[in-house]
Amino acid sequence: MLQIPFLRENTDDIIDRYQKRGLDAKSIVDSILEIDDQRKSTQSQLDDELAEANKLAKQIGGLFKDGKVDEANKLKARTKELKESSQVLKEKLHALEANQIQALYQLPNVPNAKVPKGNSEADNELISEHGTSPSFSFEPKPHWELASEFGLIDFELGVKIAGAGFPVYQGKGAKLQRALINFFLDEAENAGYSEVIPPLLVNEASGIGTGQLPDKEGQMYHVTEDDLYLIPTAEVPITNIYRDVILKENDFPIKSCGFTPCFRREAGSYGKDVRGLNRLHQFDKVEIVQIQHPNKSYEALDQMVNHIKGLLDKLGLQYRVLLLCGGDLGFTSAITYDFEVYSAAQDKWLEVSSVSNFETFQANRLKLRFKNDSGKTELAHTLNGSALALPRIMAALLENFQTETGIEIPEELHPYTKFEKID
RNA sequence: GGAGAAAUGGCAGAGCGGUUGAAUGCACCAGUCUUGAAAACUGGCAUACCGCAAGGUAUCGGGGGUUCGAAUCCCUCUUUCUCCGCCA
Repeated sequence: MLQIPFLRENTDDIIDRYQKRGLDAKSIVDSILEIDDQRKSTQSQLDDELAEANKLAKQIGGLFKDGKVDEANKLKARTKELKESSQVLKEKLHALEANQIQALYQLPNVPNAKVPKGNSEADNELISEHGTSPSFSFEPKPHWELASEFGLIDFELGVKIAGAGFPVYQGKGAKLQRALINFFLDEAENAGYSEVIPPLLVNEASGIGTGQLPDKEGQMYHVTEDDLYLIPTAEVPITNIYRDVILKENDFPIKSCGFTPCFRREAGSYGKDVRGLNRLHQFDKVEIVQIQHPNKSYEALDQMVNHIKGLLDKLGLQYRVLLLCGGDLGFTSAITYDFEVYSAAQDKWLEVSSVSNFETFQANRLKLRFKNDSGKTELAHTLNGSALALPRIMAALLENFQTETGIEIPEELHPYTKFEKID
């Protein structure tokens, strides 16, 4: 959510930058500012009336004490008037505030200057490519075939228990999954992130805080009986730890990581692209989150990007880094780098990580602030990234490291899996 | 799920209808004293909105009500604690 003063002072620039998202925001921005003018004047009218009423109440109190009941009663007549008119103003103010917040909720974050203009993933900018494609002396199999052949993942069993998109990991499949989780968590800890295990269900306020609500309500599983949402990513509960918090300047940087399952309804996506592990309703992910000083957040973003490169390098996977264009950028993000690993058997790139700087967009919703040098409270910056999402990493490992006799486990994982090969 | 009690500033904890945004203590910050530190003393120390400022308004878990006036009374929701029930 953008701040009104920012919107007011940079109106043209903001509208211009929204063009990158293919969004014509002029009318909505104008209307927000118009509502704000009304809000201010209503507020000060109301304040004046309340000030008068407060003053009268004190006078009346004094008169009663002195036994001057008649005079007191005269003043009461005026307070009654004030009460009625201030009630009207209060209602007007509440309505204006509600309109304003509704309008603000509709505005996505303003893209950073580096973000390329574009409508779809075709316009994303390729930043770098790493590693080399595996070569095979045989026809490589897609991961769903390998998973079934070696008894690693049973998709049909998941259908029986829950439904499509809820795989059951078994045997070495389960162990490899757990090994990856522990590997990612250890790497995050080595990079200075402290681990948390947050709730997997969150309330409405948390969903609003990180920006999943009110917009993307349909993407989350909603437990209506208790009005709780299953988390679509650990970003939600971990970032919300800092909702309504005022930090000290030397608290920065706050670096948290956590492993959680993630739940996504993925309404409307079916077909070949979602085969096997490519798209699931429940999947595991290790997330890294940073809360940073506004001056340091882009440094932190680079640091996070490098952390993820390090993970993929250690696993020996071929990958590329993309800078998302405006049209592909998430609602709450100012800038996002996507990481994709190459899947040999499917001959396509699979997204395994998304690293974003939200600048003050989430912080404003979260009321996540800090006291700056001059003692004023200021919004912090929030960032997060997947480090990493498990299913597509698993898919890439199976597909890229398959041999005629089995699947070779990358050396870095041996201490975690305690086996070196799946056969 | 049933019964009872409670919710006040960073923390502890007064106030229970009238200049109370809120006593007091602790913590924290600045200063005095000191060779330095501690102690002592002095001052400062919530958030938001409006305003150039002076200042004004709102907030004592959330929402609503009574009253000229509410942290204080009433209703309601939420949360916490105690007891009972159920339970990994």
